[in-house]
Amino acid sequence: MTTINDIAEMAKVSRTTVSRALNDSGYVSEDVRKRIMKIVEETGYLPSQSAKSLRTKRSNVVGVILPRLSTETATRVVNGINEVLAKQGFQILLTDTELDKNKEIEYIRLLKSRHVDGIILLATNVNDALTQAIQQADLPFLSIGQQLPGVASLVYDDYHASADLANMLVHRGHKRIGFIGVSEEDPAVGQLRQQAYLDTLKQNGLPIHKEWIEKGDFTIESGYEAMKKILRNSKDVKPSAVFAVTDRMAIGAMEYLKEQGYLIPEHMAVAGIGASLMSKYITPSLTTVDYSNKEAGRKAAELLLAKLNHEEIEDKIELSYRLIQRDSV
Amino acid sequence: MTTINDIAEMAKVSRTTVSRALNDSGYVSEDVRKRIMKIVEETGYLPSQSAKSLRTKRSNVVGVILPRLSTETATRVVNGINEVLAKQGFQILLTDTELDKNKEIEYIRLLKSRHVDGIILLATNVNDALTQAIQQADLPFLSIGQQLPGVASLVYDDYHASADLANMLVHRGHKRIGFIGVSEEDPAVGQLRQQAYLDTLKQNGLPIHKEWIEKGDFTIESGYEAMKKILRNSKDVKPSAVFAVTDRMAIGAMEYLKEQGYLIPEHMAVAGIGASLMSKYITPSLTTVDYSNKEAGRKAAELLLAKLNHEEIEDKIELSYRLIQRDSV
DNA sequence: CTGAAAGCGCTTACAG
DNA sequence: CTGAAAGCGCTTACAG
Repeated sequence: MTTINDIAEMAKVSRTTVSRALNDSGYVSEDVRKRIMKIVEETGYLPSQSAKSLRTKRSNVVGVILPRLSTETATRVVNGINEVLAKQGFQILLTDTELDKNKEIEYIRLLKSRHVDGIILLATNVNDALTQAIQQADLPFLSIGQQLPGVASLVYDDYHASADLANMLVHRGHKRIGFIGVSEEDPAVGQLRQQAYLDTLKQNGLPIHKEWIEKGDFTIESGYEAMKKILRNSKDVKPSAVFAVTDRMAIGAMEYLKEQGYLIPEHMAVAGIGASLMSKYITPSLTTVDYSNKEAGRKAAELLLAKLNHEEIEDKIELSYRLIQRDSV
Repeated sequence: MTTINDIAEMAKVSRTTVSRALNDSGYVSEDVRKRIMKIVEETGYLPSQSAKSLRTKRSNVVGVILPRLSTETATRVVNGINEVLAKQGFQILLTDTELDKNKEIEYIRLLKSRHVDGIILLATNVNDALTQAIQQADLPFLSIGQQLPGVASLVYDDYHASADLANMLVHRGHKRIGFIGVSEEDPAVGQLRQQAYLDTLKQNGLPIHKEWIEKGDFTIESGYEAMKKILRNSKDVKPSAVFAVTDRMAIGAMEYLKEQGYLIPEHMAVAGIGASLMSKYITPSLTTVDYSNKEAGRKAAELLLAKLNHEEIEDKIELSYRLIQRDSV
């Protein structure tokens, strides 16, 4: 490996000067600069980032903590993050918690030891151990998807998105609306979206039947099972519409309904949230909510960059959403 | 930040000893070890990876270069890579070329300057500049999906997978088989899969019509357009089956066929490659080939780790595949 | 405009 | 079993 010393020797200057030329810091005469740059070019010299990082305490690397790499949502967000960051010369150090809360905390520490300049966390839960770990890390930090106390958070408007969806079903004349949610450990998806559903039904004077409410775990299969349970448990009065808090679960529900010979939306309307690629191509196409995840990723990266530049940013930034009406309702 | 010196001071030993205790290298008396570990625990000390990396020339980071972050294939592969690497204490530094060949090379250099221990590239093309850049980097390197000359490559069996698919269509009685491919700049997807299609038709004495062959760019939309062209250009004798080299393009083709009132598979059979999630849930479900991308990612990580341990590995490792017959044929 | 020197936080021969 | 010293490749006051 060629080092800055090699370059200095070849250019017959001190390494101080080479460093200045390379970083455009301080004065370097035009002559010398050209001489240095030529040699850099020829040798293909690349400064050691470890040495730089050790010295400057900056790495131009941002840590990203994901709950799962294999979901469309996560991929889109990372895509947006990367788009903005790469342009600024930052790279992403990627970690995947596989939905393990301990790993969330472990990775925060690990990323810190790797001298990342900041961390973006796609959060799925909120707990004290987590917020504490974030405080301790004492690093520019951004949470996406969950509002973490005392942490800059970029959140989706889960409550209103869900309420809009429920209201839309009501306006379409549905009076019996089922619900497929997820664990309330997830404040955004599990609590807010469910609360909005309950509130909307209440506000419209519609009945809330426990038998019409089931929980899944984000997977297609769990949506399938939830739908099965709802149909089984609600013998006489079945819902005429069911609303799942994620597209995947909605698609699972549709699968079961199709198997049972239900026509969608005639016998049962179905809606989801997430605007997955699949939602568009499945038959019938799925009514859903677009959260613009990629844009969220971009925004997150921009906010983090702002923080790195010591700009003040708000603690809670809310994103907008868009209802997509299709054939499943 | 606490450093190794702080720990040494607190434990009243030299930093040499702390280092030994931390890395289990050399002798440290049980007493001293415990004393050190206790302090490490209490302070939450984490060694600086930059300093370590500068000193040891190892970073425990592996660079991954992707053509696109937002495809299922890439995501699955990264998932598999991460699964294996994370267990060994490695992190992934992620880069996305956005299908730009120059970036491929740029990122190889960049990753090297960041002292990654090795690089895994999901290649989409093969050219001299690329293989040269890899040689110059002089780093443990692994290519997935394309065979790069002189570079350890983990490849899918594109030829036989494609031939099997074509043969299957022939056995089902199809005599007029159309094809939606991609640019031949991509040796694996663009050349091998097409060659297998052509060879299979020839071997079975079936006609090859130029009008039945179109190219897309991996997107659903391009599959849609390709199907449209095939139908337009082949006025009298239309194919009875069409085979796309990716699921996305197959799904695009199905979209167009459905719009035009074609029944699938009665009027036109459709097949793809990739075993995307969507292929299972679209109507009719899509016949496709499963390349086990996640397993490929795992395997790639294992091979790279082997290389890092100076084990010899073969230059070309071929993966197997599995035909999934469903309702679209 | 340029350079000598110190130091970032580690590890590793070497000596004892 | 333990420590002093050198050095990894940079940047940055400081001095000139």
